[in-house]
Amino acid sequence: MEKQVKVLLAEDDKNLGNILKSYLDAKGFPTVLTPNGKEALNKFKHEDFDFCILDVMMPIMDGFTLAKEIRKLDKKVPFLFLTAKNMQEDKITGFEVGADDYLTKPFSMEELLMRIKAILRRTQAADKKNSSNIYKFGKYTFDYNRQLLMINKEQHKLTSKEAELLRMLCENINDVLDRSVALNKIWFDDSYFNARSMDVYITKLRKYLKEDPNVELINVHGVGFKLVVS
Amino acid sequence: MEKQVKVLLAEDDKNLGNILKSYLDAKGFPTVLTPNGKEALNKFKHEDFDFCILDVMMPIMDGFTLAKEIRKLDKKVPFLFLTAKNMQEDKITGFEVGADDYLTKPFSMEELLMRIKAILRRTQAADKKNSSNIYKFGKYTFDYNRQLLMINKEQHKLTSKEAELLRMLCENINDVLDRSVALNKIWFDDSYFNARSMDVYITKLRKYLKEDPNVELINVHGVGFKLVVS
DNA sequence: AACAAGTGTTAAGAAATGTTAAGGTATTGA
DNA sequence: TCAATACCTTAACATTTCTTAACACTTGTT
Repeated sequence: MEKQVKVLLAEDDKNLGNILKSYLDAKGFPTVLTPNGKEALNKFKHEDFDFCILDVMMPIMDGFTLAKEIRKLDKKVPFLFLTAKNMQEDKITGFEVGADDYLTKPFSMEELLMRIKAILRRTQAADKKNSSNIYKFGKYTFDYNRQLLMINKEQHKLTSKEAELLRMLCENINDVLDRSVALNKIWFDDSYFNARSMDVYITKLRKYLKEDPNVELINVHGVGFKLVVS
Repeated sequence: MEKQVKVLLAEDDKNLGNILKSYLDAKGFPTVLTPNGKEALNKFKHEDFDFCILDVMMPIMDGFTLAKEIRKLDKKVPFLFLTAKNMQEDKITGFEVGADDYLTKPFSMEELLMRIKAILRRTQAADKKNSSNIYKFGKYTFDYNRQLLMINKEQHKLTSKEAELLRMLCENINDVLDRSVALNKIWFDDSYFNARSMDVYITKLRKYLKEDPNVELINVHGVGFKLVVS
């Protein structure tokens, strides 16, 4: 389900570069290695990357300049800089491109991997926040953020619980949503009374959804419910 | 001119904890020491901290779980984890929470201090970029520092409480802002009457925000409010 | 068929929220 | 100093949301 993350690695030290590439490849991050900034920029222009690891000191074009150029092409892609031990901390932090992190040589591969994951978590979480959360099924459009269910330009306001439940059903459209899963997520506890409460909400949702006969909210006895669209 | 940096230190080893606290206090980082995760979380709810140093292995609530809970309350505060030497590298995927760094015991106090400063430089540099404290959403521009809400070149002056609340909502835009979190931060106490007072402010903000139909301030029953922009 | 457990539905009541206005308190300016 | 003002809290009442109870019906089992 997770999107593949492609890494661009700019490192002039062939030995280190190859080691890193092998390691990242093996860890599920397909990596393209380039020996200098100019080539890296060229690669970036012709291929999609989701992450950049840039050595600061490289011939022809250094890592910072490279980052600036890449930033012109892509406003979002994260940067992780590799710096020499003797480099001043302020030179890096003062840098304007928006470095997401940096690592001082020498470093362990595990540390590199962790930092990559940490950055991805941050940036992807930020992406998720801005996702519209709009679901379409049958004649309906459901806006989770605004808690609105729309059909034929008619808008119906949903309550928080209605919206939560409908969203979980939408996430599992045409597939069973487990009772206990929904209860634990929305009610934080799958007790008898909460289960009955959930049933009440199912009834409510069915009422709202009966405008389109192709949409059905059916029960799977002893398991849960599924939102079916035919 | 620099803002005071308050540190929350969660460390169950009383001896180490006290040494660190004295050291950090002396170095200009007023530190609150708590012996376990649960107490730490409690402190965090009732006091403002700018930095968290969390021991990973603690009774009652471990450092990672604690970090997750704190992250729910504060999307930005930096974490530095203290880990035992024998801990598996991959276990430190507590980086999933968005750890900014980690330190393996034993470590020197100087090293701790350097890491703290390094992280602060990064995060404060990032903050500075956004520190104009100007938020834009829908047709609105909200200047927190000047307590001004602007739309179509019209300016509306906000009171301090209005501004505080709107800022917290903006920090969590399209996401729920917990009632209790807002109350503890703005009213310093989440009692019944303060909650009612907050409701009054929500009504006021809604009035100011009704110029743009794409902006909505909706309630999540029993949880809090979210500022939604579509 | 008989039974238990699970579900469908409606309605009543409790809790939370929406809103307006009145009451305090501190601040400001004449 | 006094009054005007702005700000915040508290009160009061309206409305919404959620839970619980009640009873009918369905499903699966023996």
